[in-house]
Amino acid sequence: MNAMPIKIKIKDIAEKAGVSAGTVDRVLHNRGNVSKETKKKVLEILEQIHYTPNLSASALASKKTFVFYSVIPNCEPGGYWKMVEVGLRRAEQELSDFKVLLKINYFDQYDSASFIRAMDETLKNAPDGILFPPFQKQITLDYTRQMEELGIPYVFIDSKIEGARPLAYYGQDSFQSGYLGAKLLFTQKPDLHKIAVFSFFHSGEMHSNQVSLRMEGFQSYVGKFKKDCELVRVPLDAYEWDQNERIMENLFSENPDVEGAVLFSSRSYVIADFLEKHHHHVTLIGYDLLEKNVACLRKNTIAYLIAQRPEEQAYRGIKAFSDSLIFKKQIQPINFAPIDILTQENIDFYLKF
Amino acid sequence: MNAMPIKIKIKDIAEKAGVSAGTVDRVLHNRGNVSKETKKKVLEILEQIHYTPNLSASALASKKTFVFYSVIPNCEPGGYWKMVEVGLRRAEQELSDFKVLLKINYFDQYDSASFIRAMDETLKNAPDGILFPPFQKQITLDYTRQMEELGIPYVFIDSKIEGARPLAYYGQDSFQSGYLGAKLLFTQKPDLHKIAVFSFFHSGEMHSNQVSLRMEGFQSYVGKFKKDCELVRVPLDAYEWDQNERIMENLFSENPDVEGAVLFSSRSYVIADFLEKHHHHVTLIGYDLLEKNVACLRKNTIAYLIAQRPEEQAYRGIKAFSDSLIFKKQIQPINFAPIDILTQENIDFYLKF
DNA sequence: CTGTTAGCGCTTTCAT
DNA sequence: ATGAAAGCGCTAACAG
Repeated sequence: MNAMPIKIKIKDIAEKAGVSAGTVDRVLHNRGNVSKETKKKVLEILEQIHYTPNLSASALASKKTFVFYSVIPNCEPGGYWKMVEVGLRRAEQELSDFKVLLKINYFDQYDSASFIRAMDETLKNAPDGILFPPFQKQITLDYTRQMEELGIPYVFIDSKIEGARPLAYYGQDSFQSGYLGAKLLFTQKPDLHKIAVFSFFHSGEMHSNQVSLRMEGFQSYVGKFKKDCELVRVPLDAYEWDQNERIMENLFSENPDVEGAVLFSSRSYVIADFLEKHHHHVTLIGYDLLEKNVACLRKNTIAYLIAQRPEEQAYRGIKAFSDSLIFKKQIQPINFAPIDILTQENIDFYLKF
Repeated sequence: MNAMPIKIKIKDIAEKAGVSAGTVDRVLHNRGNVSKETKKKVLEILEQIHYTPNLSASALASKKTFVFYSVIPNCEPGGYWKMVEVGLRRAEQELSDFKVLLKINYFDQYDSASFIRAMDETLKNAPDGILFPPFQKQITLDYTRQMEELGIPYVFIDSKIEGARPLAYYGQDSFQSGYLGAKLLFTQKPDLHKIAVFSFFHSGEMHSNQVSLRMEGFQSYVGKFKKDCELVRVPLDAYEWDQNERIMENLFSENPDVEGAVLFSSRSYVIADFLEKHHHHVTLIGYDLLEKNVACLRKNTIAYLIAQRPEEQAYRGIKAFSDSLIFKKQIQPINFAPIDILTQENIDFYLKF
């Protein structure tokens, strides 16, 4: 009585077409060695009935193994890229019975030479797919061109660049996340008329598309609804901390009326810790769920964190390869991650689910 | 060079133990008919090596089919339970190669007799698992006791009740979502001193645990941080719309200083549409992503929507059964869904991902 | 109690 | 160009 609806199998198709299972398989996978007529006959039957292959059987019988590579920045524990790595590994785990292997090559995100090394190393292995964040536009475009020639599909995560043809993109709409950051800040403090906009620089730093787009979004909101509000840019050096402390002190003594602050890259806890000591009346908006950022959110030294599910992006990125290559599914090319709003009150549930 | 790491299989274990594959299979699945000694020997080897069964092969060979049932309220298009259904179907789809079947029995959430009918009907089929929202505590407890006697595992979604032993629970922490609702409302309007708290009643309506817990959370926030703020309860009838309009008019003429409003059940759009016409200065907080609520959010007649990923809850609920029964995984019993904050600015990305 | 055996549905090799 | 047949790792029925 609880009978499974009978699933149609290759053998059924073969019988209807008056051919053998092998032949059906050949047309299903375009493996050639089939005459025009038989192919047409099989295709016709395939049109009529709705065949869905048994993935278990397919995986079990298949000899082909897939090797996907991911090229990402070194992941410090608790850092942004660690979360990406978690998502990658989860995808690998889930696909392990489909003979999928994932290898990760790391680079230093402040050193483009290391990015190049990692990409070269990756390409040498002729993988079945490469997932990476497109860091420097020109360098990336060199590689995407190579991959296209080699027929290696690639997926962008984190941000995307024009002029490439990735299989898919998974990342945030950075402009909109900046826009939302502004909205949240003004919701908390509608009369704000001076905001400190922090940013980290470093001599060799690779250009982050993400950060400048968020800035644009933020400015767009201010230009639209809060024209009178002034944005004070505060460039800090990623490594010279003593100097930064001085810069920030100067900022606040020269602008005692700054009551809002934002940083578009992920290490907001640095700003939060400073503000906590000296200027705790300043409302700070931060991005990304670093462990240290979360601690600040809990203490309320960061008012809102805007997050983008890096783990999920990475997971889906790898699944895009398997869906496309193994399961022959159509892939949605542009996939914007949700822009999550985290506060003291909802952070725990977000992290645990 | 890209060789798969060799996966250990049953045959390997059998050889090491000096028994046959069949015997290993028997101990792996506790199917009896194995002597104490051989069982011990096999178990020892299993301790030493890390065996992960090939799920594809297992699924392919297994004759057992699983039938899970879900008992949920009738789903109107665009309604809350429709989203639950989507999650259920997605899980079924994904498990289809594992011979998993999902059946859904519906009931009228305003009629407990229909709930009882649906549950009875479900139990008659002796399913391998039942997923449902525990509506009326006493009725539900009758059924959970029956299921426990029959050895049928069950999963709660949406809310949970004490005194039952579900395999797992997937739902929101309702108290905290009410608490967050208050916080968001006051963030927008810190000086609020009168808030309209709407609620829907109906004669035969089944008691919603969810709604009262949200109310408690909301009150808790107010009691903690905004003691002077008054909450005006506004009970509305789920079906008598003309009457409701009058009630609301009265409310606002008697309390012109109400500038904030909240409804803890899902049809906030009803309130929003009313406010839009006559009192658009009132800030409204709503719950759950009904299509109509989303339309209001886009128009800004709802300031914030608080959402709980019903689709994901349902999906994971079904997966809990398969993980436990088929893949022999340990199941986390309590799973609170994230409490998502949605605004005009981030709703699109949330819906699309 | 235990080993052997016959598939599950599909892929792939080997004849033809 | 095609069919037949072996086998992927596991389960389950069958002998003993």
